[in-house]
Amino acid sequence: MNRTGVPCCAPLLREPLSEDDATALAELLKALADPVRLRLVSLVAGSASGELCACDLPGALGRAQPTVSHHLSMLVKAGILDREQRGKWAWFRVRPETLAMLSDVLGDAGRSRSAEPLR
Amino acid sequence: MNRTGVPCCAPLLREPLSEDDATALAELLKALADPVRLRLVSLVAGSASGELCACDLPGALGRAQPTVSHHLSMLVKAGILDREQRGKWAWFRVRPETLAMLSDVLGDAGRSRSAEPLR
DNA sequence: CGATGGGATCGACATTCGTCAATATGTCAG
DNA sequence: CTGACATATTGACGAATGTCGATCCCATCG
Repeated sequence: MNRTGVPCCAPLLREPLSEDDATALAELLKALADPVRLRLVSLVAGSASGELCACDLPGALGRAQPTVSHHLSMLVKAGILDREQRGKWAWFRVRPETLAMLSDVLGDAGRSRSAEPLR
Repeated sequence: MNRTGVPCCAPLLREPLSEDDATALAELLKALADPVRLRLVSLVAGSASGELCACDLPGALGRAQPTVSHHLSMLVKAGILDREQRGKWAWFRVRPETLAMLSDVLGDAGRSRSAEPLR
């Protein structure tokens, strides 16, 4: 995992995926593999302005404020969300590269061996 | 989650992603969010014939046989791998639709709000 | 039939995770 | 500076997870 929290984009096939790459990818997937965090990303990504204030989220999710804060910082650390402090409030937006990279890695594996001649 | 283990393909945005959809998606992601299981998928997807015998996997992964068996059945239950029993041996191949669907869901969210006018 | 061996299941264990109440930190309004 | 409020951090607790040894199940081979 590099500085940005985005793993190095291993192709998930072609090579057996090194232990380090697997660990980095797993960490990123784990950051996303929770119902609350998925709804968090969905809410932020789907908002009209593309960003959301943390103040509305405990209500929208039915979770206590520390719980939401915990999930948010987890998503930021993984490079999935960006946090910006504006005065008293914290605003979040998705970092598109991270999810796009994930999509590429999985799309590759999903599409590869469908109708390919054996070597 | 339906019978095949594949969630209903919620778009991750547009709507806030219902609690049920979020739970289903999270379950699928959790099945993938482990280094050993990622290497498992990578090994199977990248194999020359597109399928792999379980007998080789404990050695390739450096994990005990019950551990590998546990991870394999987890991937099968999630709809990521298919198991076929051939005589004494169990063979596995990836189910491309599942990973492709995951890729679509994430690609959608990753690409949407990049250069869109604010409404 | 019994012996062999691949693979699943069970039981136990340490570790990680999701959650919230209590508290701390920080920022603005007066 | 003080009071009010938004967010982060801490501490605790139950639940889930990854791991492996021991064991069980079952298909094949003599």
